[in-house]
Amino acid sequence: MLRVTIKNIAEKAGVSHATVSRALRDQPLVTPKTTTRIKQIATDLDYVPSALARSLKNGRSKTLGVIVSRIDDPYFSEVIQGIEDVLQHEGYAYFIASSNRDFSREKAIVRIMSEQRVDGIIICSTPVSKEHHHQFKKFGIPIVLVNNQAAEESENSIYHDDQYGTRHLTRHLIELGHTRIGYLGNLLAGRTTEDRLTGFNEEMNAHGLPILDEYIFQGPNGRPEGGFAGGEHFLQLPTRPTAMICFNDMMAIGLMKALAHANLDVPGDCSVVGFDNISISAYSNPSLTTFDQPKHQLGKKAAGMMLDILNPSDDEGEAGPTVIVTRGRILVRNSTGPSPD
Amino acid sequence: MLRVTIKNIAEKAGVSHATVSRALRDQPLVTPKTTTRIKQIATDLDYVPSALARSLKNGRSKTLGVIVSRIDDPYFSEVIQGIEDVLQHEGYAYFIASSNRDFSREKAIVRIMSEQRVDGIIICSTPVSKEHHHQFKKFGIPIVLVNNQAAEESENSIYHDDQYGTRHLTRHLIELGHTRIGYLGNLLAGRTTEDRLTGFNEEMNAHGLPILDEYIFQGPNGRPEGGFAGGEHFLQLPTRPTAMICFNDMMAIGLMKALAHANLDVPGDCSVVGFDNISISAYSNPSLTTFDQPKHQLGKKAAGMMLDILNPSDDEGEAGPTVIVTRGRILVRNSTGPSPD
DNA sequence: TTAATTCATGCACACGTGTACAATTTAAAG
DNA sequence: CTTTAAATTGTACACGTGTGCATGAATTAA
Repeated sequence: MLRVTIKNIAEKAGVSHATVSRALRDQPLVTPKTTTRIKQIATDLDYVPSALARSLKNGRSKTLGVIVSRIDDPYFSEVIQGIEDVLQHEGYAYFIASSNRDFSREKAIVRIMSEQRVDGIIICSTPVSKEHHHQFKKFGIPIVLVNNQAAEESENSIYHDDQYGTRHLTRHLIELGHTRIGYLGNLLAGRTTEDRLTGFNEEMNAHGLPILDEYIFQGPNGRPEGGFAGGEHFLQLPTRPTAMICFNDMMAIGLMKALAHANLDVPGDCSVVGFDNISISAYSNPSLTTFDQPKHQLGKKAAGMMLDILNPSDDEGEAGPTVIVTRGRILVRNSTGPSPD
Repeated sequence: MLRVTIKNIAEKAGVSHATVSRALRDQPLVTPKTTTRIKQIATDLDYVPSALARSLKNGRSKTLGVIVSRIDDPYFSEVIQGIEDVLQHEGYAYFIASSNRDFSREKAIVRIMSEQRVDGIIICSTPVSKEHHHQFKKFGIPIVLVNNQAAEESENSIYHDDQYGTRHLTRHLIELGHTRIGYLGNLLAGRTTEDRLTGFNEEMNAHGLPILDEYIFQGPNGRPEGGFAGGEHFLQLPTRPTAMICFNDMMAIGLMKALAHANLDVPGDCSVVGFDNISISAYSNPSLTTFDQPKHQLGKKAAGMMLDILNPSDDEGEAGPTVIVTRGRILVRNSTGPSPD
């Protein structure tokens, strides 16, 4: 019931607590014989070191903070799973917090994480205000950005090459004979939706295809509802596109729902592509053509980058902020087909 | 850059650090005048208290641990979001960890959380070995179980009445004229799948309907793949059921995929119901009839229960372990229809 | 055998905060 | 103007761990 400390162990072993501390950390200063004896007593007593006390003394908590906009978003949760796979193995614990893009919640998060003295912060695909950003830096807490939406170039970051992604998706549609292609963005996604739109524009231009204003629409959010709303927009157009590129898979699924309501066949009447390749997208009806973003890898690399910052090996000097760019691959499934024209 | 402590503030204010400590905690011992002065200096210096030091002294960390089997499961992430909504408001931080049903990972989680001195643990729908369970109790760390799969009655827990849920779903199908109904369970879900199966059996019995052995099948996991595999089983039967109850929505979506492959119409040829009402289920094609489990509420109540344990109000004495049961409601959508018979 | 040297261990302080108790100041009462 | 009480602040120690320095023991060399 009572918490056992190194003092208790010291008492039982007839040594000072300093010796116990050293023995448990395998310092060569201590005689091997006493080391094993102390360790034996420690396990007998079910000793569990206090990370709190250790952190206080060391100035390092072996603790990270992870900030996302929402936890119940399948995209984030896959990235987080990747982060965890690395951290758990390295003995790091992490706090997670969702901002909901709400300034006051963000404020609470920054406060809590600062108080908990996290060693670093990983910010995932969510905009964090300059003010709060600055606060972390002022405290010397390193930050790693994953797919950050404010193009901070002077930061350690890792992101997916979205532009490359939509270029490939667009090319795929063009090769199927589509010329009237729409882009359904996400109003809340900031830079990400811009990048994806840019890739679309570039590929269209490269093929000399026109881009109509009404074929570019920003849905209200990145969830199925947002996709559904986008679908309603495109359906009311005098001549609707024969193919649509959606900001992400969730929106694509919502959009397909709207098309189904209008008795349109996918891909017969209209092709649809998503983005991200969340796990459900292979099981939608029809299964979704999408761009497979390596979410798990993204999380693993972000965690790895943070650990490198916190525990620099000798050979890597004081390099400037590093930026890693990853690329995924297109997955052609059953939501895309030849243009009906 | 340097960490500012109450000593720094004390120095600048010309008082002792004890006075600062008291002033910042609004203790009436301190003159209001000096209190405001000290607080002013604290904000001027961007003082952020050290939760580490405070926890060490108080023996309470204002920190919880949340254990799930996987983070990237839409069901869990909604529960977690509910937990967070409560904790963030109360100034608690929480560590999250996924066990993947892997004993060694579980071991690492227990170690890390014990070392971090979490005040309590919330275990979400995942079996945790007796051994590790016991270790937490030995350390006096309270546990709250959410939809736990090992029927520990002597625990603080909150769960959804799954039996009630499948009874309603079954009744719905029977009212539509179905008599050959199958149940697709989840091999990994332990008690949960048993409860849901029980509800199914009871309602069938209540209507005098037979339950064939081959109409009960346990899929390999709770994801779409598992549902797909289940679909393949049912499709090979000489006479297949006209309706199927799936362990959860993900499996239902996977199963519908298998039906689509076999050119079967849902709900024309076969009705399908899911369970949980994950957000995507309203947007599947066809939209899924399911049982709406109040996941967000479940998380909020679990967090609330834990906070009550940690900060008991005076009127609630040393009551035994409390168990909360919640019930959801059926959502009839488009994946169910009259029996083709 | 004694002095020099290495090795193992203990002592004391630090990390940042909270609090019982003592000390001091201030206010109230005589 | 004392005396006593109350209000305010300071001192010292505690939480559990880590580490520089000093001390004592053991080993080696002279």
